[in-house]
Amino acid sequence: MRKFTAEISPKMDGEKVKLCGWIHEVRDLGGLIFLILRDREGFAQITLPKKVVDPEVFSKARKIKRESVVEIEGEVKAEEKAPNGFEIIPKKILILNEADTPLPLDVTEKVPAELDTRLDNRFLDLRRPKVQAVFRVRHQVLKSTRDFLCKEGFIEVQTPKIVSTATEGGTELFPVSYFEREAFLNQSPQLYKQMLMSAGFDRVFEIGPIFRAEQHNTTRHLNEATSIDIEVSFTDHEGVMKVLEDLIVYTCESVSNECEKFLKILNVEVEVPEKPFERISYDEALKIASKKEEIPWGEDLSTNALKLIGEEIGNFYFIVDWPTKIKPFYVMPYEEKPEISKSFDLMHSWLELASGAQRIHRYDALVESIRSRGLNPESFQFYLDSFRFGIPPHAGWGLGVERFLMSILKLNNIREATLFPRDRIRLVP
RNA sequence: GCCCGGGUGGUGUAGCCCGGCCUAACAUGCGGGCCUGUCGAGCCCGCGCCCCGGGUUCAAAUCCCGGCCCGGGCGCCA
Repeated sequence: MRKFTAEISPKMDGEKVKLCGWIHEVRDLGGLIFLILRDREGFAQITLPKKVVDPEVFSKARKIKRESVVEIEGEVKAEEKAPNGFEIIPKKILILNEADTPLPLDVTEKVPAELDTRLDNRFLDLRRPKVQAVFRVRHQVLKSTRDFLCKEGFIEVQTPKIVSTATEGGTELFPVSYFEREAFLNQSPQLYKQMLMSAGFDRVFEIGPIFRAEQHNTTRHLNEATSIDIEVSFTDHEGVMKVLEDLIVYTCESVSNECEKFLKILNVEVEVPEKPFERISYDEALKIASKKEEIPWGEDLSTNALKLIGEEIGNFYFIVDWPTKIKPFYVMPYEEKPEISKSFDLMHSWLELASGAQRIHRYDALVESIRSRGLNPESFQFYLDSFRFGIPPHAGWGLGVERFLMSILKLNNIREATLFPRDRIRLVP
């Protein structure tokens, strides 16, 4: 019998319904009280004319505090003057949990709150329809990603998040105490998904947390993020770029079709990009950047350079053929030109969303590549062994969920795209 | 790690430059009252704030120093 507000329409005039939710607003006009009930799917107006409803119900409604949780039973009444064309005349109001006052945050959004205040009181902040809409879209992104990859023959896997060694080098790792040993939180499932290629899984994906102990403090970095990772056997970088392109288009379409209500609340339109995405080489990127900034060949593109390139190319595009030495040890160099690699980054404007490559699949070459970066092959032995007994050529990528969401919803802070963000200073809630 | 910027009622802001008229203002909220069509309801009464410590000064929300907390940028990265 319990219904969501969105399931009620003026056509149900006269029907008895039960609604459960939060008291969003109380408008007491004296002889007439309006309660706005909010649930996951929307709002419903509860109308109490003094002369019509039970006096006990009336006085209870008058004293109700905003954001209290209630269960209301009553009759649907088609009413042109009411929002959405209907209202509920209550027979019974049950206060399941009274909210304390004052609220640390205005859920009705009349008074703005800073992101920091919002995150401190995230449970309340998340009650705001605009905020909740972000996570409904996030749900759709993950759901359609799973749909798409499963359809393409991928197997979903989970790999360890507690690992023994600094996997890729480069970024800082969080140390954790693992009984009598030191361990780390994994920065990416990279090594494990490659081992699964050796194991014959052919195509895998993982959606899971990645941890980076970088001291960055920006609107596009988190210390705990969610990554969509894939790895594919018997293909090269071109093959997995196509998967990535297809996935982005599929997901944008799916969000645009299935999330109309939430996109409207957020006041954004999701553009479905055209395939194939534009590809520019690292060398071409340098050329564009050189209008403002001279970056020596072999160095990473600066934020400034990416902004310039983003302005020129825009939307979704790939930067390909990166210098081998600034990519991780597992990326495959071109045979005929080993100083560049079969690697790519997927960009949205100036924001890096994903990066991937064809991988080195020959043991000796991999050991050499690890050495050339000053790393010790011995600490990668568990990984290297999987390259000794038959591993197919393979390629893959990792895509940042929060960044992807940020780019399609035009959010200006990555913290908006995650429920309980972990950043340089935030560990609570 | 480096570099900027900021902490004023529960929330969001004004005041700070140029110290005194600040007994700190506005909005929202909260408490109480009036009100039968609100939809940011309206009206009346009330409540509630200068991050901490030191200094300068006749006088500090305002200037200086230190601390704590926070925001942002860069580098690095998804």
